[in-house]
Amino acid sequence: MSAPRTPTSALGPGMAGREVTLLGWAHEIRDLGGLLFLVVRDREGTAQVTLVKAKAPPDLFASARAIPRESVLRVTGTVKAEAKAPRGVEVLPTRIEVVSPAMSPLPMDPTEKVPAELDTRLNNRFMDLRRPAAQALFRLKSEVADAIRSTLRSRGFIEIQTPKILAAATEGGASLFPISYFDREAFLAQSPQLYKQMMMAAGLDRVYEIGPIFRAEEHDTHKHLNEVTSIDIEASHMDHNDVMALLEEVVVAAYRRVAESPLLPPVGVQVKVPETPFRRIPYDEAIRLAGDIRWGDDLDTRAEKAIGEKVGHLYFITDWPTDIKPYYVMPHPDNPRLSRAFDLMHPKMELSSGAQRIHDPQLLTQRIKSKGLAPESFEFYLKAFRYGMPPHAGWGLGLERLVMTMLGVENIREVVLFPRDRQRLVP
RNA sequence: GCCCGGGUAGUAUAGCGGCCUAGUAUCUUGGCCUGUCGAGCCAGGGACUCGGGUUCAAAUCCCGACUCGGGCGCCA
Repeated sequence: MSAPRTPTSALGPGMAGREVTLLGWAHEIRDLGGLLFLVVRDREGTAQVTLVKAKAPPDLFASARAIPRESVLRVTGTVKAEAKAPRGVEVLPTRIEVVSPAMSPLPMDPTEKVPAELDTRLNNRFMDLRRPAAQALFRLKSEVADAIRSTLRSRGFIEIQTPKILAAATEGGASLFPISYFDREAFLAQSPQLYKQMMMAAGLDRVYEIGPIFRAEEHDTHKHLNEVTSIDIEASHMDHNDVMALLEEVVVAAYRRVAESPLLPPVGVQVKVPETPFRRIPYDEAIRLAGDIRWGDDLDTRAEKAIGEKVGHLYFITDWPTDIKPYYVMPHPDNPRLSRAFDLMHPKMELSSGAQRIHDPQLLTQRIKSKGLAPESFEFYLKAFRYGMPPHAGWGLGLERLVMTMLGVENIREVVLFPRDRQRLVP
């Protein structure tokens, strides 16, 4: 393990004469009889290892011929500048060690000569991710998360971790997964909502969390999963407009990072950084654009698509009817039927929703009751509002939806390593 | 959960009552081949999701189960 290692990306004609050690997989073996090409693949790319029968040691040539595809190899050899080789270099090996052989047949073909279906790929995810195009999605997802973290930290946000095991529902709405918690029943968190709000009472002022959320809905679509990653923020002394501006900043930072990334070419898409400010469309106008939505109803898939086609880029829907949003959203003081809640929409789907929150405990209790929920079960939460709760606002942004829409990926499963849906629990 | 359409070698597909001893590509095994980069050529290997039914005859038609995909619902 201590031997110096040369990533394939480091090879170039300028390295001619140097001895290198490549660690990677046997991507392809092309045997031309008197000449054999072994393509070694690592995370950064591929390199050609060339054996000439007349010149190489006979046992080395024979053993190279027999290497099963996708075996892990350690290849030591000399770099040679060669115009006929890919990227102008090849490695003439002195030693080829099969560190870990691959069985045959392979469950799928990482070289994509015969592309596998998504289902097959997910069943063999470890091998699917050997494909540069698949791996790039996750490396870009990492870039997106990092860009968002950097932006939030630069704005004074503190990263927190809230519990994922809860005693009861936090929001109502989406259904929860019950779990066994010693001798009691508990639930997996559908959102960090209540806890991030409590951190406003705690004086952390600005917090964010990037973590899993669990929804027990029996949905079965290209944009829903039962476990996804939520980017949640909450900020004291901000209103809905402040956090919408922050959301724009965060989303643009993510787009910019991806658009400039060298990891983008393997995905094969163009990414255009959206212009700010995003269009604000009040709910009343949105339902007119959608055509057939009654006032007070949520937007269905058809409505989202219809509006998305007309707008064509990222946009906000603002001023939602208070009754179709969660109990914690702040009603407009002058017109309480409408709220300071907003959704961030991509033309293809919703990405984020947020709001200024209610910080008055009386009003909050009343709203909980009017949703048919019992304030007693929210006592731990309401208590935080009675001893000095700053006004605050926040949002939750779906990481996978942001990444999939940005990269033009049609199925959310593509951007989750091991997706959890109605059917899939393994691997 | 509802509607529609599928399940054929490891992978991806053709065939849609008898011409199927199930075709093709890739893969794999063996052979030939000194510049491949989707290497090429020759020979071999490997499959009809499961359970019922219809029929002289089922990969093919019908029913059910499981499962995949598309649309919708629920939801973020």
